[in-house]
Amino acid sequence: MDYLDVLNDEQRKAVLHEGASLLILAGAGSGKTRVITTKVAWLIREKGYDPRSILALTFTNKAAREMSSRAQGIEPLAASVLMRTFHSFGAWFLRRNHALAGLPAGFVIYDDDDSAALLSSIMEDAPRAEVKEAARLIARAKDYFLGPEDALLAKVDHRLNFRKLYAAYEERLKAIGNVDFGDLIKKPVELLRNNADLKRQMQSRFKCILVDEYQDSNIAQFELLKELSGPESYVCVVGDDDQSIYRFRGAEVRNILDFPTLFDNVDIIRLVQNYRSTTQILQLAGTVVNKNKGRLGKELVAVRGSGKKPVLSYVANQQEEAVFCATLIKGSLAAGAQYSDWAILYRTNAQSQTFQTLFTEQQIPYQVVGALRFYEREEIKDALALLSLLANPKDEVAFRRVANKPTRGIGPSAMDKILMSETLSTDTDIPGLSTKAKQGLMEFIAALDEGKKTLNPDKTVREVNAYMRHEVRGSSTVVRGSKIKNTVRGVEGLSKTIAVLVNESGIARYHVERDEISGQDRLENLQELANAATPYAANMDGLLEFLEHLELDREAVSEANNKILSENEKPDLVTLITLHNTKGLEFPRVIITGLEQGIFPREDKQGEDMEEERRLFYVGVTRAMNELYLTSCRSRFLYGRTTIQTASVFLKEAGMENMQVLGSSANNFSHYPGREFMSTLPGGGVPAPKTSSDGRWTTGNKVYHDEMGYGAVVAIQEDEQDGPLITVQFENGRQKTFLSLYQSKNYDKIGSEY
DNA sequence: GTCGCTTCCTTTTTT
DNA sequence: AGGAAGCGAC
Repeated sequence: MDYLDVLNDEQRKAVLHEGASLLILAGAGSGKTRVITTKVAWLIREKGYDPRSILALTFTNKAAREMSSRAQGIEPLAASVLMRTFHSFGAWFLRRNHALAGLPAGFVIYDDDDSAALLSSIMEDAPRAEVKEAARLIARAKDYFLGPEDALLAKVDHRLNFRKLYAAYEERLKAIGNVDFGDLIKKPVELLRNNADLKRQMQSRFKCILVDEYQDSNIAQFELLKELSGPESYVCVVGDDDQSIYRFRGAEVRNILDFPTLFDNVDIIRLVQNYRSTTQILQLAGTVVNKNKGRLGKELVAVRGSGKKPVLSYVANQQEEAVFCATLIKGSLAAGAQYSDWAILYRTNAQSQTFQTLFTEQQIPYQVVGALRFYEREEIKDALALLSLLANPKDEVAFRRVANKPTRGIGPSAMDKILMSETLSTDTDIPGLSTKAKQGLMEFIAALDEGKKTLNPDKTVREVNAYMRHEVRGSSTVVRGSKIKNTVRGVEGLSKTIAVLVNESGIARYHVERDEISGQDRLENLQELANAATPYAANMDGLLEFLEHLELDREAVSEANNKILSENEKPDLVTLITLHNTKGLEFPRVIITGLEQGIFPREDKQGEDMEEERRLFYVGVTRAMNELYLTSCRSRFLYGRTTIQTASVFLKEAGMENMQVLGSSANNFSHYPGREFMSTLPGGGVPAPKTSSDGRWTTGNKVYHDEMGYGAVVAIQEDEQDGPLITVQFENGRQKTFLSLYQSKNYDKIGSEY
């Protein structure tokens, strides 16, 4: 029983809890994963649960893998526990019950881009922004478990048109026979509701259901949990309302707040002892999140010592910000720290660029988590579209994408005509199709057929795929890049299929020829994709498994290849990561960058959204074990121009007493009413007033603008061509830069926008 | 139907 | 700054 000895009282209580339902409110760093994994082990070992009767749901693949490996570390039998993300579970479920769900066996999962592509073919010539917005709303509707007919759909969008559009989209998707992300949750719920047998079968299989990060579940996921759990089930959810950061994609905090009333006989256990961070870091985190109104309210108890005071550094711009980070990191090495002790956190992926450039220059090894847009690259999506067409020939999104690439005379009108006809086949006579288009279509179908020939028609079971994956990964059979630089090579398994498809269809050649330099890169990417497919069986099951894996776990490709490169040794790397992606992680030393209004928090955030932004800051801060640094830029190069930045409101909220300040802020704080507050700023206060070269403006001047209302001059820059540029902070929170020329004498008006 | 030039528009965060 | 869509020319 020694594995239970490492737990504190609360944790042990949670592990040993029995009954109907358990809600574990687990603060940051309170050993939540340890509790779940230990509980899984305990259920198997002490309570005699069949591992296959336990289902553990998470929100990220990383979390699922981590959970699985840690549980297996305690109890090897935990390998048979189904530990998956909600979406991956949904895919698993639909794959096994596709017939009941009215889906073809080879259904493919559409990502947001594919959904938008389908939608745009419905919305004819609507601007892309409109299409994307509509796609977003449909996804949101599915998050809330709302169909086109639902009365409550107005909650998502009240326009009558939206209902029609949503219905049309659903119809098309059904005709194609594919599903989107939202369907992976929504369809299983519908299936379970309409099929008592299936429901009974599922409820008797899963005797115990555990959900991690429950605060980020949406309504549809809640419904799924409800359907899966029967009167005999044991349901245990773990979460922290302070770490709810996915409202924007439909997460519903009420799920966790109301859990006790939504499930029967709920016991609540709180884990508040924080083992991760030093007291000073926790204090800063707590000070900020305390400003939120909509929270259960809990105080973390620090177990560790006081530690080092968090440091706030004002820097000139993002270059200096990167230099500051590099200097910190390099300096720490002498003191015995490693690169991997460090994580650099930012609000948006785009911010990682500056760090990457500088770190490469200074030879600081790093890894970028999450932003690897490998999967979103044009050539990769092209190759996957070809594969998708083998799995589901009716996939019109895929067809539109690649049928005329390279051009073979199938233009938009020909494309429509072809898609009007039922199946994708040469012997179908398509009315009104030009000879050229017909010829092109035959070529395209011939290429697909070549790909199909590489697939073994035998139905090989999944175990064989798993076996192959195990065998091949890390072996030397992987091709690194072909010598003849215009084709992709495939060695074994599914890699052959990809090689044949991209070569025969001309996609490989198309990309190579289109651009001499980037063409080679693209070819290498295609090669990498083929390499990643090597472990998968060359049959329909292997193909579906591969597509599903990529669709649901976007980092899969690069990870598979990284594993081969690095073998057993863990590389010593600095981590560059978005704040959202850090959930569940911890690092000895953390730098949260870009603490500026408009960046973090984003300018348009208010009310509930602002509270979420605050929670995101809380999540970031509580990742740090020993040292925490915050950086804020005075100016930033954004949207192709330099913008004067205002320090983040979070810096003020965190409390000056909770941090040590380096450098000084020349910034105004938009959320303060006047200049007087500037002297209260951390770091020293009012910069010396500056006057423009034409003598017309001095920082601090009050101004009035017809549209923007009242404001104050917060910065003056001199431009070689345009003369003085006056940056004004308005009371409405916006900031604008103007030319000096048009002001009137009494400073009541300012002129044309710069 | 295809190619190339111009304009305008963009940036959250993720399964 | 950089990419995508739109427009006009072959």
